[in-house]
Order: sequence, then structure tokens, then C-alpha cells
Amino acid sequence: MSNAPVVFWFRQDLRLADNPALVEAARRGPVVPVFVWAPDEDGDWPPGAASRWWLHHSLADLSARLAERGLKLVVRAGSSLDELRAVANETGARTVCWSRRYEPAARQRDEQVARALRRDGVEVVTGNSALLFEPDRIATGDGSPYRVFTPFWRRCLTDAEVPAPLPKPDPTAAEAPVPSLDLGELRLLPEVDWAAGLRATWTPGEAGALARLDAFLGVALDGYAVDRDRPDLAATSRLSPHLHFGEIGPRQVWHAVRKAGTSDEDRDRFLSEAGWREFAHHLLWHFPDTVDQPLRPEFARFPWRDDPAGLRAWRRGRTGYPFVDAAMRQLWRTGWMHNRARMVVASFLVKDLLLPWQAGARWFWDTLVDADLASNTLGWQWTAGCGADAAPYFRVFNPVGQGEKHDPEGAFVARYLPELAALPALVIHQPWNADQAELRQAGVALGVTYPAPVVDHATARRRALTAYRDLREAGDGG
DNA sequence: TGAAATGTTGGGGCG
DNA sequence: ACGCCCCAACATTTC
Repeated sequence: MSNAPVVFWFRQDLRLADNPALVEAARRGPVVPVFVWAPDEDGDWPPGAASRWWLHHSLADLSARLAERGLKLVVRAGSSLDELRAVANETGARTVCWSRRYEPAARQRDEQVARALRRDGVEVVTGNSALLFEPDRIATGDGSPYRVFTPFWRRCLTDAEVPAPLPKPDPTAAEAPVPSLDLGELRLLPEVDWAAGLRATWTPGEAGALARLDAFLGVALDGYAVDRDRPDLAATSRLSPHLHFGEIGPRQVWHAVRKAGTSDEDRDRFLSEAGWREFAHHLLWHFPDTVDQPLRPEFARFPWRDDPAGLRAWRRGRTGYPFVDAAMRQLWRTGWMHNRARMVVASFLVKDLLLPWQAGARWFWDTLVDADLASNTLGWQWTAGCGADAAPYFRVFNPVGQGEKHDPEGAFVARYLPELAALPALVIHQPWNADQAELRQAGVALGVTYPAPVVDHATARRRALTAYRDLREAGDGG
């Protein structure tokens, strides 16, 4: 090991364990850990408000864990390249290491940074801490990208091994102190404190991520295959924000689950969700325009409606459909939404309200603590039917039926819509069909304490089917 | 990882 | 006993 320090550039890999680029850095010399706040470099997708809240706390945790080892996290803001160059000059570092990112703007930025540093004579070493497989490594027989999940995942499982996770390195600290901002100076936290629900729900940071994984393995993995669609239960891993910020890596999750001794069905079902995460990155890598353009070009002329009041009702959880509204309030309050509920609220926005999926993607981007460009893009295009392996155009979720099926006691609705909590389970998903005595007894006045439905689902469904069928027929004609 | 419309079947009430 | 109808339950088709 030489004496020249090595800069490690933390981004969305805010952990010490299973971080190959960090292992490389520690092997080469004393480590100078750096975080640069450069939201402009994420193009049209700088971190949203919920993501910034998470980032602040995750950086605080990382900083504390580094400090335990005698390392000081250097916090900067501005241009990533300028700041990395500055830190390299201040410390005499001749090497910069980081974990690769895969979103379009970040890829481009990273290439420019790497080129410029190499021109300076600085060595650049990158690693993969974010994905099981490199997005460009998996390909069909003729070398093209996959557009359907099942063959993609089958190929992943047969073609490639998931490497065992790497242990934490034991980096030594660089001697010279380096100027750093205080984390608070990045102003990542909201000015008005709306984050109480987030604080009550989450523990950002590497330790919180590992605790969440352990809790999942100990309880919810058993029975995952059947209970995963129940938003009223704590039946999913809720690892998504930890994975997004790289507080835990997919290899760690993968191997922990394989060792867990659960049923094949539960295990494979959960691992296939990790597969969807890989598939999303595969698609975004090959089709970077899909962040706001439909993958199927004919959808560029889909007749989306312009309805600010409808969009506002959806965002605030005031559509009059309890399952939809409970889910939207779960998002607002906790920064997260159950996957089944995501599908239902997305279907409602796109098909019942005929509002553009991009508007939904934007709202999710700002409010989700796990907002991830790859997964968010895939999910919305899937729902709208304009993406890869998309839902068929005629698949329209019934917000009442989905609620009765996946929240049978109405406990999910009751938790997030206290104004309906006293309604009997039989009508809590369709309060407009409750009789007057039931409503009065539950203290519900439709249109007053809780909104009447903004659209009639049966009518809205027919309207959506007509619009989608017209688009398809116009496409067939030429 | 849909839902609604339509078709089929069979039990039971009833004249 | 028989035919008829109703309708629930299930299956199939359609969007």
C-alpha cells in the first residue's frame, strides 16, 4: 500500500459492506470519502423531497459509521468533477473510485468525469454495488435487449452466478484534513417539517437496512408468495429505499434469502421481485428515452385528458375510492406505498381518469423515499400499457374489487382514512352503497367528511377501453 | 400481476 | 311426475 490517498466518491452506495469499489479504494491507500451534492447533474430527475429527506439521514448515518473508523466524510456541493478534482489536489490523491450508476444522465456525467480525471493523470476505478447483473450483460440470442420479463429473468438465472457479498473493508484514514460542508448546509431536509410520518416509519442507513432484512427473513418471507398482495399486513420486505440508496446491496439480499430455509415458492417469488429491479435497469439502459417517452411510439398520440382537479384529487387521496385514497395517503404520510396499491392507484390515474402516466411518475418521484428512475419508469409504462411487457390495454383494475380482495377487513383503509374507519368492512370499500343508518352511525357524510367518487368506475372503464381500442385500431391501419 | 359480459349447468321451487 | 323458471356457481369469451 502506497501513502497516496484514494478518493472514494459515495453516491447511491451508502454502505461499507459488499461495496467492491470501496474494497479497491481501501486496498490502494488511505481513503478520503467524499459526497458531492450535484442535483443538476441528474438531468430532469433531481432527487425529490422524500428522497432528499432520506439522503440526509442516510448520509448522517454513513458519516457516523465512518467516524467510528477515524474517517471523515467530506461533503461538498456544486460540480462533481470540480469538487473531485479539488479534493484530489488538496489530498494528493491519484486515484478516484466509485460504484457505477446506470441512469441516463448519471451515466453521461460519470463518463465525462472519468475522462477528465484520466486526462489529469488520475486513475479511475469503478465497481458494481447496485445490481446483480450489469444491465448490458444479459441479451437475447441475437444480442438485442429483452422486452419481456420472464425470458429475461430465466436468462439471468441460467447464465450468471450471483457473486458472494464482500465483507466490509478496513480503510485507513488519510492524514490531511480536507474542507467539508456541514451536512445541514446541503438543505436536504424540508423547510416545513412534514416528515414526522417518515421518521416514524423508517431508519435510513446501513444498520437500518440490515435490521429490515433480518426482520423480513425472520417473519414475512415465510408466506410471502400469498401475503405479498396484502397491504393491510406487513408482508413485504420494504427494502426498496435501502436498496435505492445502496445501504444494502442486492447480492447481500440474494444470498441471505437463499440461505433462509424457506419454501421454494416464497423464495422464488421474492427473488423474482429482485429480478424486476434488474429488468427495470436493463430496460432503462437500452431505452433511456422511456423516462418520459412511451416505449411504444403510437402512444405518443394517446388522447390523455387535461384535468387539474382530477389530478389534484388523486394526489391528495380524495378520489372518493377508499382503497385508492388510502394508498395515496400512505404515500404522503410514509413516503412509501405497497406494490399492489401502486398498481391500483396507477391504473386509476391512467385508465379511470385518463391522465398521462408521466404525471403519476412525477408525483411518485417527489413523494417516494424509494423513488428510482428505472423502477418508476417501468412501473408506470407497464400500467399505461405503453412499455415493455406491459399490462394489456383492457386490463383495468376495479378499485372496489381490488380493495375487497386485498384488504378484506378494510384495515388498510381504516388506518389511512380515519374518517371511514367506523364503517363496517362490508361497505368500507364502497361507502356510497352503505345505507343511511350505517353512514350516520360511522359519522360519514358523503361529499362532506369524505368525497363522493370523482368518476363512476363502470363509465370510466368503458371510456378507457374505447380510447385504447381506437389507438390500437388506428395503429393497425397504418 | 383483471374485470365484465356472456354462456352453461344443475338444484330447487312451484304450478 | 313433469316442465318451467330462477338463480347461484362456475366456465368461457371478450374487452
